Amino acid sequence: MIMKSKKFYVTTPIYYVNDRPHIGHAYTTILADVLARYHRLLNVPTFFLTGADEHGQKVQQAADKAGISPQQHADATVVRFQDLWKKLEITHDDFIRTTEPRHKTVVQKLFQALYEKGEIYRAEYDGWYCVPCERFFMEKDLENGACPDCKRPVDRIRESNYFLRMSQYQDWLIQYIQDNPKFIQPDFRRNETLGFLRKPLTDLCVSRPKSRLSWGIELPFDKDFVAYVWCDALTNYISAVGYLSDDVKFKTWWPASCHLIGKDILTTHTVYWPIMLKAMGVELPESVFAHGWWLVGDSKMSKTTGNVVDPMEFVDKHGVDPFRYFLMAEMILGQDASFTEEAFVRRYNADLANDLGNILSRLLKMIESYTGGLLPEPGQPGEEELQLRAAAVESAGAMELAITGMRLDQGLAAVTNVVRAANRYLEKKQPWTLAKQADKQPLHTVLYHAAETLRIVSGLLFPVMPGKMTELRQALGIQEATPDIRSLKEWGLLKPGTKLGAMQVLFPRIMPEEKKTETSVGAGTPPSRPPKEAKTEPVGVALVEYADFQKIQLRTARIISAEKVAGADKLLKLQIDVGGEARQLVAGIAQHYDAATLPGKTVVVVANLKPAVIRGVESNGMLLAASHGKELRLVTVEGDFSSGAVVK
RNA sequence: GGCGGGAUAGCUCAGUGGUAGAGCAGCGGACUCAUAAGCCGUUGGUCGUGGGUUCAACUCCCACUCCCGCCA
Repeated sequence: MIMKSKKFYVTTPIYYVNDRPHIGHAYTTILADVLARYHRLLNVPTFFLTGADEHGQKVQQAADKAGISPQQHADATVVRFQDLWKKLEITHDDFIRTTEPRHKTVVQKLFQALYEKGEIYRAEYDGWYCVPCERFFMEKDLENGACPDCKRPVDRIRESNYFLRMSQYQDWLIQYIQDNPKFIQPDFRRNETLGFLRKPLTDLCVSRPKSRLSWGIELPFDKDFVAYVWCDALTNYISAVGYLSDDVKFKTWWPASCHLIGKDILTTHTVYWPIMLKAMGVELPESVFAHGWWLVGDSKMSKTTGNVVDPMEFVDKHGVDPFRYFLMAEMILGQDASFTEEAFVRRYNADLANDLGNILSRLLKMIESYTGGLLPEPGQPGEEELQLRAAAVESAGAMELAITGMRLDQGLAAVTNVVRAANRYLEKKQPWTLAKQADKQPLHTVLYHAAETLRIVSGLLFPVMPGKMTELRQALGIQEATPDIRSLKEWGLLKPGTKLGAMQVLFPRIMPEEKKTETSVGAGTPPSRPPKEAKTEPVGVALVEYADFQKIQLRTARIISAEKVAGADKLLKLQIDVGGEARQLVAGIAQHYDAATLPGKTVVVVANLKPAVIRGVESNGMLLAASHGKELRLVTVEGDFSSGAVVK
């Protein structure tokens, strides 16, 4: 629950500038935007921060590869996020980049202060380092002496680093989390953090030697080191609002009302960050809210399987507002949700086209025909009018509650219910019948009440669909540019006599694919209902569309190692490299290939096949092979060719 | 393996000690202002399995199975 305090300061994580924006980034940012817009609607002073994390090895590497400086690389790629936010109607108040002087200065001051206070100390240690993963491992974490993540060999290295004395704050943090149940949300995430804190904390390594990573913020007290990226990144939440630079601004906004994060970065935000703040003597944020992930269908979204939803593309196809609405209405905050175009179309048609868009069409048409496009007088409300009125006004309260309780899905459902109630009201009153009688007041009363209900609905949905709701409000002749909660809790603000807009289709219904082709084929001929059994079964070998073929992602892969799967005659377990990504797959080729001959071969794999467990061994992908009778040959590419290349 | 959460209509989920609900999807109907929309009606569930407490359990307790999350 977000405190109903005097201000609302909401943050998203700062996104790694090297990443390609996907639906996850879009979701967190839209959620923050919606919360920010609702708080503005509630007249709460609001500050909404997002930004980009621009340091780290991957940026450095990408820049080296392109032959430019890391800063140039960051400058060139950060626009992918900035452009997307523009497209998604994001109204952030600030966009912080960790390479900006205003941020770097604060990180350095902060490190200096912690160092002087003795919170940071230098120590030497050694361990196992996996270069591609950029990670250290303890001896016990290694798998057969190799990196547990990517299975590649690790190097023993010995180096110095700086450490933050975290362990001394462990008991304090546990106590704090228990005393402030709203600090970590949802509840089950709080339990996870408390579970994590049951083990003793080790001190946090807060530096990286420049010999290993130079693209970072230099430590003020030791030029051979840069700040660990998380310490650098987390600090954005305070550096952006004036910590150590603008006391007035800082006092205005800090502590943040809500850090919105994905569930994958819970520990950094609920253990490291609070301890950093405590060590600095800064107040903790009021809440850290970890939301779930968007699954694509049933599976986790991943770059390598290629099932990443590109928000830009989706918005181009279906529009920003419906996209925002779907994300907010479909996900129960905190839980995972499934993203599919089918689900989107279903919800879009049901809620937006059939319910909301359609009622606007029918209302505008009737007002146009029956009252010359002028909003009529409300007259005396009867029983049904009073009920509709109550439902509309109450939904404003329900939405307010949903916002403070982080249950946007419920708030939106409450508003949709009002739209349905308005549809039912029209059916019951039948204004098209009332229009035929001499006394027009009953007709006018119905039209006014329906229109006024839509005014409130349009205001309540405005933060989610600013563009479409502006259109709706203009159609209703509403003057104020942005709605205000007071006007949404009050009935009767539309002025009789106002000229309303012409009939319009706010959310065109999306026809299912089959029907779309039916109608286009039938162009010029009178539309007829397609027969129910229109689908023809394919005969023989079915032809596929190119688009279907494209769904299958074929890539070249290099075989790193191969071994027989115990207890299976035909199976080999292969470790392969697909463009730098290590994968394991199981192939039924043991009777045709000797495991020892395979390493080094470049083969072709189906890269986006759903993972499967074969004989208890996980398999991520499938090898292509030609077979004829008992013969079988692997599909390979000619000559020496890079792995990860697209095959088509 | 430890801790936590879950298992309810085809799908997504709500629910409470007293014999199950919503939305979507499906089916039928009347209507016509409307986006083949909307409205009305309706088909679907022995509420994971087995035991126990109780006058009464989907709801409480125990065991089991499966799923998810965090940790190891």
